[in-house]
Amino acid sequence: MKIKTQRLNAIIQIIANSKVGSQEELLIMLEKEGFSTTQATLSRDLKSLKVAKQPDQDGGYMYVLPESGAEQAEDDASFDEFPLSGLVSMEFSGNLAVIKTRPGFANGLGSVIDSHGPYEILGTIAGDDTILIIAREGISSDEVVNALALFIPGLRNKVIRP
Amino acid sequence: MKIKTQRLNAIIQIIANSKVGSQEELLIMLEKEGFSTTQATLSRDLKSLKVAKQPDQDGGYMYVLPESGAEQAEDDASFDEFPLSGLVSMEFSGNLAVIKTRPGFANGLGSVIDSHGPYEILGTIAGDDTILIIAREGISSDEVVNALALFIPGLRNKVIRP
DNA sequence: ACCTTCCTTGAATATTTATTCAATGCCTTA
DNA sequence: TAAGGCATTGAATAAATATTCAAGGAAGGT
Repeated sequence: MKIKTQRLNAIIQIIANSKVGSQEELLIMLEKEGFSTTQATLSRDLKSLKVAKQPDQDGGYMYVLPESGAEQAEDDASFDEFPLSGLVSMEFSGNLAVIKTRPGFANGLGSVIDSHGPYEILGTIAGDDTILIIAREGISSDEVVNALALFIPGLRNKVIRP
Repeated sequence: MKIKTQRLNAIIQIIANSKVGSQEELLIMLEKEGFSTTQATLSRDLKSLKVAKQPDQDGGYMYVLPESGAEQAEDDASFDEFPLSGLVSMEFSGNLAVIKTRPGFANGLGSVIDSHGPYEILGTIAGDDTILIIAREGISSDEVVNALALFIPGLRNKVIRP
């Protein structure tokens, strides 16, 4: 797994789970997780993740993931854009997919996937904030996304491509 | 009417109707509308309006209004069909509220509520499919709903009134 | 191997945004 | 009326963020 992808993931996790007010702050948190980088890179990372900086209730600022902050200004109400809680990211490795959720959501979302039981998916295992999805042999990552997107609105926006 | 209020309104209109990439840009647009001010004031205005700066699709940045269109999105039918947050219902009894979720979702949704920590809510306890919400004294059920609806799309549709 | 080309990055810098500070005007109350 | 307290603002500045530029590294081709 590429270091950049790991870092992007860590950034998503950090922003999803705690309040970050500046890139310097994020830098420090990433250091604690073992990522060493610079503000310049964070600026680029946040841009590519479409993370927005928003005034908060306490007179400060906080970074928000594109789902919960505001909807993208696509004039047509594409149902992919609905801000839904829980889903954080989805990534692939071979015929495996890993979905990251907000803490506590993995089981709920996992059972939703199980109950739909798409053909493309052999099975799932859910922890607290992570769901492992085992795809059937010969099924591409695109096909997995398509199958899940049928009943998980907003999923496509969360897929991180290598 | 106060000049500041007029200006704030104009800012909202401009951001709602066109793409603004920087405060300098906004400054120019406001000049055209007859408002003369400085970047310092815009920074304060945007902060008070909770306007966020978000990376856009074209490699630039744009300001977005907070939770604009949240109500529009809410009455879309697909929300009821795909309750990804697991939300099932919400009911009140005195200063308590009980949220029912699909199995496994209560903890996730509960921690979302906790992390937002709205003033109106004293605390929450989550089981597997039930969240108990304790409201602050003197807070009405409507106020609780309003506070939660800020970050739980579709909540209003799930509230069961006596 | 060598040479591209593309991707990623840090340092420095440019740009943008937030805040400090002082000044002004507008209330209210004495 | 005067005096005190807010609210608002612009200029200057501080702070934060974005981009430029050059350098390394990986992947692929010859």
